[in-house]
Amino acid sequence: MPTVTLKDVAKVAGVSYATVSRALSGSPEISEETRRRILKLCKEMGYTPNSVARSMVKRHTDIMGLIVPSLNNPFMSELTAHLEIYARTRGYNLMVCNSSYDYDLEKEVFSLLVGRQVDGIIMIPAGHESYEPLNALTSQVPTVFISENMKDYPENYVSVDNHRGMQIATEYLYSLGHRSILYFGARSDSKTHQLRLDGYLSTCEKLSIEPHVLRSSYTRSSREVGYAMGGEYFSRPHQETAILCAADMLAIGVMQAAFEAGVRIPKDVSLMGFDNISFSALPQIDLTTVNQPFQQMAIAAVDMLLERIKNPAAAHAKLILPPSLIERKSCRALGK
Amino acid sequence: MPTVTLKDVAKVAGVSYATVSRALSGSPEISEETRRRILKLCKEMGYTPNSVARSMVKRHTDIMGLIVPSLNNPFMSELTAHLEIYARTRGYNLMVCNSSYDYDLEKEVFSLLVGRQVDGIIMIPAGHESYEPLNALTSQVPTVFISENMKDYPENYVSVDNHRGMQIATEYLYSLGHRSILYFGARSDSKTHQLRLDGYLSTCEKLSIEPHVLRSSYTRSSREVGYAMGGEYFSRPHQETAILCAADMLAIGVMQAAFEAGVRIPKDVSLMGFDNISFSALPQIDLTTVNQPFQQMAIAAVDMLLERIKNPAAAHAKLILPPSLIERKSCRALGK
DNA sequence: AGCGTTATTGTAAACGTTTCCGTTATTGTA
DNA sequence: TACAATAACGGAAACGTTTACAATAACGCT
Repeated sequence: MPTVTLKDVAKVAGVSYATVSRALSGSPEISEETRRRILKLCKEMGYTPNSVARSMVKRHTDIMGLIVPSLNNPFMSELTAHLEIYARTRGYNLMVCNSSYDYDLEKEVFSLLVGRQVDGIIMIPAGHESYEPLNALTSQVPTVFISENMKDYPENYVSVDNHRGMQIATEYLYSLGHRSILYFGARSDSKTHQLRLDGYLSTCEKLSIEPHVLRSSYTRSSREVGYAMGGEYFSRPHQETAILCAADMLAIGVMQAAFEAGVRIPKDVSLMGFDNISFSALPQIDLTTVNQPFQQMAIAAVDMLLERIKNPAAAHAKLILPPSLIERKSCRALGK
Repeated sequence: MPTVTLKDVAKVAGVSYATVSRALSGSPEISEETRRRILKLCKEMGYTPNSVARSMVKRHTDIMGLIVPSLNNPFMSELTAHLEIYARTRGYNLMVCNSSYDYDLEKEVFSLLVGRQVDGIIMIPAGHESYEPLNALTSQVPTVFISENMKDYPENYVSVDNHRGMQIATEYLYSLGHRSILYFGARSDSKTHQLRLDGYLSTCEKLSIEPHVLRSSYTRSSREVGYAMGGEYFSRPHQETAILCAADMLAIGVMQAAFEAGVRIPKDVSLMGFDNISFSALPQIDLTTVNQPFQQMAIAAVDMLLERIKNPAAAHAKLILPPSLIERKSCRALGK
């Protein structure tokens, strides 16, 4: 309760508090003897340096803000876990804010974080119409996005190659003999989902197959949305042989709907996801999908942010990581 | 970049900075006219209050620390999501730290957080042998645990009634006709798991059935651990008709092992979990389990912490929430 | 007219550090 | 022996707020 300050230990040590500060900070301009004496005294008195006072004068907090649309989605929480762990090894703590897929909330917590003087912000955008208003915000503090470039302005970001990922997925399905592939996606004004859709569309064209697209009116790729979309789809006549989902969670929801509708996967229809969340590896799910290198993305994002903090004037950076196919049991080759 | 401070706006407004501060804080001792004028000026100049400077003088940060063993476990991440969202409505931000189930790391990040001057800490303990060393720590800052009481000392906590939960589970299995029930648990020096095990054990005694317990050497209740335990169990002769797991993630791992070993659930063996994470509701998993009221626990924890922050001297509080049975398809009634 | 209130504003200290600069004592060098 | 250089430390300002206190002005009252 009665917190002991640097002043307190200076007083009992009989030195100025500049000296104590020097002892703690490992400054060379202090004798080894007094340093040892003071350090010992600090332990004894239970002194803990006050980071906020230090931040005040050093003009940085060693805190990164993280804005994430949801933590219930394993894609987000796995990413968050890696982000936090790696950031801490670099001496930073994470202040985590949930935007709940709400655009206004995204802006609100962004401002809140800059008020808190975070040194930088990592943002996983929920994916809304336009991000110009954020523009004014991102000029206030180094920011890196985990997501591909928003349409409105340049920025720092790291992402998988979403376009390429969906190309891989579509080609894989094609190679299995599928010619009628349904694409299930979230609302496309999210850049990420725009690119995924585009990857599908352009590959369809290249392969000369007709694209079929079903888009949710929601921007979130949750199990619930997939379940609802799947339920509706299966309840009506349909003849696609494969469903390609924009996210694993969507696919898992579809799988659930398929199960309830009595359609068997992959016997009646093949199913693919995108993300490769850990649950997709469960034998009961066993979802063929496209892998996002979570840890690599997390490390790259904080490294990139660190770089921007050091040098805010530098040019915008981007890093696009390669996706890879994870072949499991939710797709089957079409017999001839 | 060149951040505008309160002093700056005071200068252009031609008033003292005390006046600006009063305008911002909604103090009554200022004229409506100057307040409006100053507020407008703040917008124009893009002034953002510096929370760390404010924290310096007000001697609180409006930040809560959260220490969580893992974010990959949906139990943790769902809880974290609720915690963060609710805390923010109460004006607090969350600084999240992953302890990675490491006892030393738990202590380390705890100290780190008090150095950061968080107003309080919410901790989900990983569950280790003894928590006396933490005792010295928790005296430094209001702390509430999400978990039942550690063995060593009094504290604030909120939890489900773990003992009762396992009693419910065991009785349910018994009511289905099971007389040989295997308990799969994590290392029992976690109080939570001790209580769960105890709930099972005491109910067995009450029902006069013989308890069978298999404990992992790991303290974490992950899918991997469940998978390993299950794999080993199924590879050897076994005759229990039901498996009761200390956590859903464990059960899901066991389910995976069962699948690979060719044992069918619930036909060959019934399976129960504990937690009711959202994934357990998937039709492919459909795990009968014991529910923990996540949101209620989260709200209670931050409310309790708020209470302790207001009144640190008050007696320790505890809140034990009732668990409930979630009946799904992973258990079957034994025919006669 | 004089005086006590009240409303509004300014002054300055304080929060706990870091760091620049100055001071003293000690050492080395000529 | 004298002087410069260095090592070790103290003093004080600064970071951006809040707030106790003082000051001023305006007003109402007798």
